[in-house]
Amino acid sequence: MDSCKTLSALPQAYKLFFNTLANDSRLKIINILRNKSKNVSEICKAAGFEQSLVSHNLKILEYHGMVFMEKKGKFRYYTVNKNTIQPLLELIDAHMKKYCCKILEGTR
Amino acid sequence: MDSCKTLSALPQAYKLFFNTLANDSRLKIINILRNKSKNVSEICKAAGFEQSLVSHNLKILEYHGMVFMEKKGKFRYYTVNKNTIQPLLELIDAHMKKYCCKILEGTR
DNA sequence: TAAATATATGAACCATTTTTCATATGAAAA
DNA sequence: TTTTCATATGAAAAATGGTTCATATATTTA
Repeated sequence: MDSCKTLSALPQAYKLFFNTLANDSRLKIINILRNKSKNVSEICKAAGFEQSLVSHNLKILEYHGMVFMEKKGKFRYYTVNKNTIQPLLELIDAHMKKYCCKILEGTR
Repeated sequence: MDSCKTLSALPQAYKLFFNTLANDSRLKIINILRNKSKNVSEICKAAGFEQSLVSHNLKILEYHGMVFMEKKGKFRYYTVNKNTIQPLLELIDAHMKKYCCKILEGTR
């Protein structure tokens, strides 16, 4: 029996999932959206990113089910997927409390 | 107040965390180790990877606290971090049930 | 202590991803 | 119905990361 059917069956999907989060721009966007929905211009301003960069990355996040989009007139509001992203970040917060120092060591 | 102190304070650490998992070789190794500890040669055989590739990737996984290493004579046994990796994969399993098809669509 | 086995590591090459730039689309306002 | 504002997108340039190859280290066995 395989105790890990999903990962072994769908390695590519798992890779894409993690890859989507392995990016400073997208993590910053997720963090900005964590509290409330925002439209593209608001995200640009909050992040200090140019609009094209934000749109490209929102597309990737949406594609992977990590944010949802809703049109309102000429604006597009984005919301984070609270079912996945919220508990995921909490899990990693806990991991970071233990291993963060070691991890950041390698970036110097 | 920042409801997401950890991510906003340590974006680089979070990026590195996800980047560590955004890799086919490392995901395969994690999956192989999910049930029981194995030494490098055993992992090579199970994965069908060459030794150098396995060692490089084990180093990265260990560095980020995702696997632990224990020396036994000339062998080195690696164990997956069950506190983080296990619940993490379960969370993503659930996410995949909903969004997997859409995600994989983009790879064709 | 020489040979064999197990594992680690540095550097180079290759591949993928990100960002930027220019431009297109679409909705609202003038 | 032209202009303006909001957002998306394609392609190219720039940055990043992965795998391989050759070799080093460490432990055991002969």
